[in-house]
Amino acid sequence: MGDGDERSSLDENPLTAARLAKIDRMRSAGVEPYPYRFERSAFAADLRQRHRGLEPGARTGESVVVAGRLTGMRDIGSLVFGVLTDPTGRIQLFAEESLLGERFAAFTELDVGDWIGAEGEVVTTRRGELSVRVERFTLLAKGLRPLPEKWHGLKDVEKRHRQRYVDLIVNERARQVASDRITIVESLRRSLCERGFLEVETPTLHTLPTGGRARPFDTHHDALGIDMYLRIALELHLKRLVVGGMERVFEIGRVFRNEGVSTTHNPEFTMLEVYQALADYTDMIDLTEALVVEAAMAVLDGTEVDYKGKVLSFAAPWARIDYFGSVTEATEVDWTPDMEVETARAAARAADVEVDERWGVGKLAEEVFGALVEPTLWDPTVVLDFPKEISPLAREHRSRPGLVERFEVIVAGTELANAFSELNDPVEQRRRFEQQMEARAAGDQEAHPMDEDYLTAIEYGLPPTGGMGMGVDRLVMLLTGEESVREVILFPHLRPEASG
RNA sequence: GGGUCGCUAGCUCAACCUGGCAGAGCAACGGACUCUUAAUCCGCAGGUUCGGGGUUCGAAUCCCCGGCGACCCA
Repeated sequence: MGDGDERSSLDENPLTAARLAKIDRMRSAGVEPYPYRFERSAFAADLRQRHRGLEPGARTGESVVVAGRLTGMRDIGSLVFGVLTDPTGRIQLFAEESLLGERFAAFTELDVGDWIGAEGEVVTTRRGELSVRVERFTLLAKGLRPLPEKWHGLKDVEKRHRQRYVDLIVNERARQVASDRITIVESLRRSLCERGFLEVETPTLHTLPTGGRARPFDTHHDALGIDMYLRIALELHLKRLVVGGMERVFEIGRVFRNEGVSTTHNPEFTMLEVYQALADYTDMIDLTEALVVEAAMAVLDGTEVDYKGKVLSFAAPWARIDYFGSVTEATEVDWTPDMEVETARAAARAADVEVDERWGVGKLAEEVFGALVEPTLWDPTVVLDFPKEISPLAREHRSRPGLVERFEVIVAGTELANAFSELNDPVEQRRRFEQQMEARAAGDQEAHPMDEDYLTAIEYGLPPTGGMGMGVDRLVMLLTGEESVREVILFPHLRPEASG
């Protein structure tokens, strides 16, 4: 970008060529269209708040300097109304030839889309619109490309995502969702810090893709001469920190999973993971409820939201259901961890679930759960006690053989959070890793790899620990009512336009 | 992965079914207007119809291949 070709394409389009010509005219008149800095004294929202309820035609005697993007312009001859948008809102600019004199012509030369600064008295017009009566103004940056039409705006979903900057300029909703996401993440962070959790940062580049089941992105470290992976989870590094005595830690960070792009999946997304020493998964239920309810209060000032046309209530306590119990109910076959694999396989087939001959009862139960139970859960539901086979990092259930102390929170038919009592017996953890290696050897590419360094860490002693992971993008979707993950990520991944 | 729909001026959309000069509104450009709020009025200009191929005297339109997106299904 910014090369000669770019300039020539701007020259070719009459709309941008006219604006380039204005720049040339300004420069030959000795005015720089891209100055270095500007001093603002007031924001639009502050002015509106301070001068609420002014009579039409009022003068305040207060002189302010505002700055932002010119997003509207109405030229009435020797009078021009401009609309200036800054990060807090809009304020009208009221420009009169009688006041600006020879500078008035330059004001009318401005284009919608330009960044400008303006100084003048805060007044209201005869129609009562709060305005800055322009005495001086400065072009801060010339906008060469025309903004989308003011009434219909920019609707094309693809263009809104590829050119999010334009979306943010013209669509209030885009700004609102971006702002809500910030509010939600701030709330998560505040809730955790208030409870004594420390926020940490762990490596994004991993030598092993650990902590979850997913295909990783491969990368390479040139100087070390080794292949590396972008992390697929935060888990094992955070638990190493608990071993180190950081008893309550969390990270809000990007993880990367080498999957397709769609309205429900972005290959990089944001996870919250929390670990608390001396706690188990029941403590994580309480914590998860609290984090989500507090985030909902922060952004909605309530616990209900309209989602896909229905009311979704986050009010605690959330419903609790049993994992195997829910699968039993859905299939009318009695599912237990020690049932015959053939029985489970037949039940899965009867439920129209595609099965792999190599799967055990746990994996079969997982598939049936995903197909029959998960989609039916609407309000947040805590699904308790998972099969051991699919949970290599979770601790065996204290009273239910074959199960682990693990829960997922399902909301609106999808997983929001996943938590367990962390497996802290290093001998047992090694056994679990070995089982995963066998699954990997049998062709399960997403089976968890052996992580010797992690084993060494917990051989020093991991205290009883509860851990929880939550998909932040998904939480933002739920709390903003957005059905596409692309709406809550500022720059979602799309296929390159020119590919093929 | 499968199906359906969409892609036309800077933006929002017509014209496609039934092939016959590619249109409108807003934005832009020229002009009028000292109180507008999608300002109004007069005038003027603006196109790789997503890309490629085919059928046809003639393709935005019909057919085929490809690209990107949306929705539904798996």
